[in-house]
Amino acid sequence: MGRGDATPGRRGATIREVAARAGVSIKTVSRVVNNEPNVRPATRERVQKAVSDLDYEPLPAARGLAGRRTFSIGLLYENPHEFSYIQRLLEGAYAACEKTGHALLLRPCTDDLTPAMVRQFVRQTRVDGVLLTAPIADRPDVTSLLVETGIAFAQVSPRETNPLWTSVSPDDAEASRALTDYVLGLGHRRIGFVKGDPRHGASHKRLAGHLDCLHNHGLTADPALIVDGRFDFDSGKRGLHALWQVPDPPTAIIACNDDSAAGVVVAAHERGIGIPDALSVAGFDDSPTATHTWPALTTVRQPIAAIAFRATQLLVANIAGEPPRQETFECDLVARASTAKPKRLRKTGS
Amino acid sequence: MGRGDATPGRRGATIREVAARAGVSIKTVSRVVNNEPNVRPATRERVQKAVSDLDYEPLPAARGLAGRRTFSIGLLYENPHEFSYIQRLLEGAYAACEKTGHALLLRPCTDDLTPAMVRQFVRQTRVDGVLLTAPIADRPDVTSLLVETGIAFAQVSPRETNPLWTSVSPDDAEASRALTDYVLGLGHRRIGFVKGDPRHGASHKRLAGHLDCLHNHGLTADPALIVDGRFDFDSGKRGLHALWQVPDPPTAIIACNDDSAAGVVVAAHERGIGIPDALSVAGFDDSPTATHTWPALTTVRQPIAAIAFRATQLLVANIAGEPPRQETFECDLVARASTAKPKRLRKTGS
DNA sequence: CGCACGGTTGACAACGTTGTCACCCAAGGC
DNA sequence: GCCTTGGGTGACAACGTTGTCAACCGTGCG
Repeated sequence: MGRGDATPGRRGATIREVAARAGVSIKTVSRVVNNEPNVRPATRERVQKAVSDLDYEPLPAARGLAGRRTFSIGLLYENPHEFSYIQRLLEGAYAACEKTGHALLLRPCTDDLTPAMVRQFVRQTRVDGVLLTAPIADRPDVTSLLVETGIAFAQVSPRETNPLWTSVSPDDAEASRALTDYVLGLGHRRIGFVKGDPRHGASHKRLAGHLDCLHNHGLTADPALIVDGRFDFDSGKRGLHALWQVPDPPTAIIACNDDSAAGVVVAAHERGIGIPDALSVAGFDDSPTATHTWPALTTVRQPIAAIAFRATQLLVANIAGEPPRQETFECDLVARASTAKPKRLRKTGS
Repeated sequence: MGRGDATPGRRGATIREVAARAGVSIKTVSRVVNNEPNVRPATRERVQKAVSDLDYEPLPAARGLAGRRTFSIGLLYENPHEFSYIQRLLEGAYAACEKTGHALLLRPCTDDLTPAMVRQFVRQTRVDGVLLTAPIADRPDVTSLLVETGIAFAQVSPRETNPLWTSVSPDDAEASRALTDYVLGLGHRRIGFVKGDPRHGASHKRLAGHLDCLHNHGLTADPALIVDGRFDFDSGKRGLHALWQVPDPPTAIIACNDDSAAGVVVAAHERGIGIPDALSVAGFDDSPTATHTWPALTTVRQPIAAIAFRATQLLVANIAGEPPRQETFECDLVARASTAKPKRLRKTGS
């Protein structure tokens, strides 16, 4: 196979062919394709016709080699327990990239991510910018590396925002307040809380919102009702067992995400605790899990695809010279069958 | 910002710097890096030292532009209802790519995928090969486009294998036989079956294996007990409702994947049908859903990450000149609490 | 009428790598 | 001892695009 064999369809048209067809230089084609100024309207039109005639699209690899931009952005994520979360995130980021003509390069990470690994990634791929998802978004070693190397980035759901950096988050504290308020409104007074992975900002914000809401209602939180969790199903099960050993167990449990709430539900079933009669359960995120458990979970819908979409948009804008922005998305309470008014009579003790 | 500004760390060393340090030409460095023959051992060592000293890694974009290979492979997938499936698939494919030094480029697709879209993808990215996952793996227009353009590909779980193409699949028929055999062994004789998405080969193979097993046991399948499904939770719910309207309803239901099995379980709960006392339920895949429902689902573990890993390996080997291979992976029966012996007494009729 | 100026355009180098080809040299055959 | 052979090596073009810079316009001003 020689170098110049033109397997039909494999190679697209090049900028030279477009230039020849339009009767201009390749540089002018480049100008038109990149929407640069100083091209006469008539020339621009002629080039555009040639472009569409030949179905020309610039080759990203060549662009990246020659120019400053590669039209690609990287997505760093740590595979969480909740598969649907990263999948919906990916969906939003991909949609935004497709719209702006950028490629999306995935970089799955693990807990032992080092800045050197991030450096290798940006060097190899030459991405124009990077999307950092929680909990990587909160790694100071990663963010400072990116700042030093001058690579734009956007944080998705960081623990805290920085006016110098682009970030997009759900309003976790408010969502948690709303959920707690709803549960209180049903009449519950002893509410258990299963925390999330402490490396995620969302875990802290959701707990803070919960405590805040209790406080607003003139209630004080019982520390015994707040137990550790890790966002996964098993920690939900452990959470229920722990909370059921408390002398005066809760009549409702809020878990920091739907997967752990599902764990609470299943552990309750196993113990013969009826839901929602003997125990109300609520989660966060409105993942598929929320509707696939029985009974379906009351939860707070986190528009993660929209958040990722917006973060990608803002990142691209930031690369183009716009100032960084910090945005917050509202969450919607979704009441389902896993929560109800507490029954008057209930047995206490272990 | 001028062109030559050397922001520290942003750019890695180039082949020219390595060549200068090793006292050879850039071509020799290229030979060493690409493991080509005809380099004196002493020279090779010297170059390798320079490479590691400077932490040199060839730039994929430049390689792709100059050479025939881009060291990247594409993954075409249609976002299924089951998020964990694609996530585990991605995990396996990424692991294999990392090992062989390839980049993995995602291309999420929808039902309305056209060959033109695939062509644009391979043109733009210049991937060396493509991983086709079900149901895209069975699209003749896509495969013939790839054959025409001479781009290597591997099929994951195709409907049928082709000796000329690389493919890796679970042994769906055998897995289904084993599952049906297990359910029959419990004593069930009327077994409902909720089919999967008809576009997936797995759906047909799983039904075929089921019928085959019934036949082997000298039983004939009741057509009324075989209902349509789409691999999603809701079709599982619909499946239960449909099967419960049959005059003599089944004592066990096999659904074509765990999500639809979860739908069967929840619909049964809603109707007050006890599981597994009044109804046994089983699924396929051993997804997280299987352990997150109550009771936990009996299912067949499909090693999808291993399958994707192997498919990627074989694809890379095929690109390197190895002949295509077709491989099959065994699945393991995982018995859990959702299946049990049928109770003698049960009410019949609607 | 000449000149400065800004919009328009193109020639050319550069990006970092691989493919091609020519060259050099030592070993082996006659 | 000469010629062939093939391993080892490097010079150079090529890949497809963008950045730089010079040149070419016509226009408006002095």
